[in-house]
Amino acid sequence: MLDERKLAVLRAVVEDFVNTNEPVGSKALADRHRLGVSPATIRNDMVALEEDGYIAQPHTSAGRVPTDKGYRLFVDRLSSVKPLSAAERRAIESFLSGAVDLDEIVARTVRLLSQLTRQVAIVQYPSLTRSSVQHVELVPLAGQRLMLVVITDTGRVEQRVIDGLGAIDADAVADLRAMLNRATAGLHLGAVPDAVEDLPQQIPPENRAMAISVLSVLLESLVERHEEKIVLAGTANLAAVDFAASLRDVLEALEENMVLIRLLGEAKDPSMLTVRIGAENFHEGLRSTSIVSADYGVGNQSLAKIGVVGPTRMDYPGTMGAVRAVARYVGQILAGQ
Amino acid sequence: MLDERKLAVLRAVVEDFVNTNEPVGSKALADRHRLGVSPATIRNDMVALEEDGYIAQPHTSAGRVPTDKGYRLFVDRLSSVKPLSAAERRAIESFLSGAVDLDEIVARTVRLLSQLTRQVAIVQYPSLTRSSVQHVELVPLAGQRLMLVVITDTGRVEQRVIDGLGAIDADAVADLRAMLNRATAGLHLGAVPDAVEDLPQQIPPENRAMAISVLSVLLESLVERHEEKIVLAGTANLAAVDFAASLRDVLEALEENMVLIRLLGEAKDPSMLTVRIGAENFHEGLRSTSIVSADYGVGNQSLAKIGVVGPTRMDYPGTMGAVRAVARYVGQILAGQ
DNA sequence: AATTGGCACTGACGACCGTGGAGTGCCAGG
DNA sequence: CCTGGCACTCCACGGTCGTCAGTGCCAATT
Repeated sequence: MLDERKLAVLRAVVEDFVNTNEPVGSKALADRHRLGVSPATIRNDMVALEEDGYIAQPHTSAGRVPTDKGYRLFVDRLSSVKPLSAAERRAIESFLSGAVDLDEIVARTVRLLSQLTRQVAIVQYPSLTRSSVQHVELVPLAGQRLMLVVITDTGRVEQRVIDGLGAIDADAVADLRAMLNRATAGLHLGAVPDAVEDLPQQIPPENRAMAISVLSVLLESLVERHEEKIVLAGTANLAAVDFAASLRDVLEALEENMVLIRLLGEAKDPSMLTVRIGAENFHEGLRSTSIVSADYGVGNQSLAKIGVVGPTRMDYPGTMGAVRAVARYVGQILAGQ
Repeated sequence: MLDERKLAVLRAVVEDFVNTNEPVGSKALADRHRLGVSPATIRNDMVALEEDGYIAQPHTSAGRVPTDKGYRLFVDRLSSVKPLSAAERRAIESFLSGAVDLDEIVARTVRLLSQLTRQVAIVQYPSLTRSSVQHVELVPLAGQRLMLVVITDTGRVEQRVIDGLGAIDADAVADLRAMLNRATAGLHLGAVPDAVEDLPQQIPPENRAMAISVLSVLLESLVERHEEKIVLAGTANLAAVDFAASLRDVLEALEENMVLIRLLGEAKDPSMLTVRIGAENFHEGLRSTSIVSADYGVGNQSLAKIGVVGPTRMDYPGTMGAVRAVARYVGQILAGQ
């Protein structure tokens, strides 16, 4: 059905359309690519490709444009991830090194990725659930309140203010702090609920209420918002693109963190590059965008995802190369941190 | 020069243009506003207003459009801040209450403000310099590293990892922690450098190097990045507007946090609403936008700024009302927190 | 002196062509 | 199965034209 040459034609169509943003015709293809056949032959192939739904004509007597299905085939079989140039690799290293804390690593990463790809970059904060407790801190605040701070080994800090505890006894707080650290230090966050389950029994009754409050806030802070945090950059790059859906819809979708988290999360093959093209995205506003995402982490443990959002008409090999490279470098930085 | 009626005409021009986004002519003005004079008279007034630079014609035989100078006069003398409706006030309260930590307060505030104004909202994190130290924590990490955490009374947490210390003695760390808290607890951050200046002398020589490293990181974390953190929302609202400058330029400007900080920071009259119109903004990309900003804080101490960015053609009274109201509510929430 | 109605003028905008060209589908010959 | 030729289609582009909102100016009115 799809012989070698038809695939070559499809590849050429995708590449030319990505470059020029104009429907590409048989003659232009014959000129710009060494396909070794005449325009008429290419036309016949294009008819076949169109019948199979890989390309389409905006209108009769215009050139062809790849469909989502066409891009899909291109990504799966016709292209290979383009490695970065040496200059780009150096840029990544110099850009990411010298970040002082997790916030800054994430901020620099997202900027870097958007500049490399000239598209919108997304970086998700390292997931809490995969990391483990480094230290738990309880700080008495003014007005009978406590601040709970959880520090993880990925450098992330979760903080909560706990209110309505009544009078606070400094010794009881110190005891509780010591007990919490003894029980949880080094544990994966997922193991924390089990580990603290029967702590209240070990606490003198007069302080038990406080302990229970603190524990419930602790568990909540670990579970509830564990993957919510996401950072964007490069939205200005969208202005240059003309979307089928309105730009407004795209921007709105990008502001909905939950949408982005779901999009990144639905990568089918962990620790690999994932590409979702056009209508493969469940979200209305993103019907005319594609998303390239990857996991990053330390070792072979995935902590979170990064990704790039751009028009379906994007340079897939280049974008995939950039995403993969940045994901690896961030993993290294986090490991060294 | 500018009698009462000419001012009324200018006000009418601004209001109509904001509503319709089309140059407004003398006849339309006579119809829609009860100015009590004929179109011909209005025309004469408009000639005068144009000579003085308050309005302009896009081209001959088109209606008039306000200039930056016209908007300025409108804001300064012809309009009053529009108080929010009861429903809007309720919306603010229900939206802001129930935030569990500073991050969430800020996140909710910025969303709220963008929804109220249907424009881009900016919220700056409470400044560190105006708050005071609640607690300093030092946590030994794996690999001869220390994590420094500073908690302020505005609920903000600054964290840094300190490296290259050599072997770490837990007792020495505990001593240093206690010493730091004794020296700085309750102090305004600005007073911290003086307060810790001669701490090293009180430390046994074998630990002095560590102490000096920690202190330098502490000072750096307080001084360097103290007002860098900014959050945006509502950029999708820009898509509906057509700017003189390209949308891309505006989005780029908005991604430069330093630009935004300068813009917010240049409010001339602290604790009041500030409006900067069009070319009054020093930044190229923001030449066709206006910025309405205000301080927020607890009591009469200003902690940081919030603001709204929109086209110069914006509803100034409504936007100013929303910014002022949100600033007040955030202050209250922070005070209660 | 200020206001008003009348009037001619201007320039943007949309509708309506006509044309050129890129691209197609199809067919007959290699 | 490939290729050159050919007729056809449709869009993009540019020019013309009428319409219309709005103006500036002037003479008449209050």
